[in-house]
Amino acid sequence: MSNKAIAKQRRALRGQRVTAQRSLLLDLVRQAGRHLDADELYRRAREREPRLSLSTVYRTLHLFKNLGLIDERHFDEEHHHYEAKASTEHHHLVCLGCGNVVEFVSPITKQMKRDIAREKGFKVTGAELHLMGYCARCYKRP
Amino acid sequence: MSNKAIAKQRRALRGQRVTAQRSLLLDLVRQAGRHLDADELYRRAREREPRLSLSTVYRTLHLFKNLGLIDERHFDEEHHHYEAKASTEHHHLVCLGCGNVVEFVSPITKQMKRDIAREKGFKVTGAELHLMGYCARCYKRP
DNA sequence: CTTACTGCAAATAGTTTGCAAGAAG
DNA sequence: CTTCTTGCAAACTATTTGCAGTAAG
Repeated sequence: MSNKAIAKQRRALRGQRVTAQRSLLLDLVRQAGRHLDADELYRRAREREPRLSLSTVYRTLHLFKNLGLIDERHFDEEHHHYEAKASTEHHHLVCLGCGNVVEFVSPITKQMKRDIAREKGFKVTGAELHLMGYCARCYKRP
Repeated sequence: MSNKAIAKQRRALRGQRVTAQRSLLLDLVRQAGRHLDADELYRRAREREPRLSLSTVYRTLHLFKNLGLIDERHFDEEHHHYEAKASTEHHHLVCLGCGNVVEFVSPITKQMKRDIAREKGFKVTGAELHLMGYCARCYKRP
């Protein structure tokens, strides 16, 4: 890896040690076009570093979450999904048929956050909106 | 229990057998002012029926969910929460400090659902919106 | 009576932790 | 060198399942 890339990761990890495992996992999460769960990330990571353990994946995901590098999503399943922190707030549309997840942006949530914050006396720091339904294909053949 | 109440439950359970366990659990979910997880429901149920098992709680929650009697919520935790199906769609505001959950209604989601459905070709059947943040008390003393 | 439902114990899935060995700084 | 991180195995938590007994219809 280039010196520049290492320096960039060092910045992202803010003082935490830059290990081969953390570098790899951060790259994979950022490159992944979609939401990964721990196991999927583990499988991808082992293609490049077969000795990497699942515990390390979990520990590293916690670390990234605490550093604010990734977001944790709670879909309709038993486990969490993660994605690299997005530059713009976006939300998710989940197909109950095929499980596919589509992202979308909506300016409406900003206004809603403001309204609710005032109404309930909350300091709102984040929003997670899931719309559930059926994509065009699954809707036709139920 | 009155005949009327039993008839009402028979209707809710739509052909499934009306057992003492199901009656009790349905009552408890409906009476609970807040969102219960399986274990909390189990503890409450055992006060009245000490022999009731946790497996029955899980099996019954699945049943209720399939019958559309309850909604399943996915908060920032490892397990699900359940609440009796609400007459009006409402959403949740979660305090990251004390874990308290406040419900709110917002007409905005209706419009958003329509827009997104058209834009992405989805048939949207449900929405789950969580706002995360800090309540007035937790915000003052972080 | 027949078949669905339950309790129990054992199995499973996802995640966490203790500890000795290894690597970052 | 010192301290943080890792891999491994074992522990743990939430949930599911097999099965024989029990009860609803």
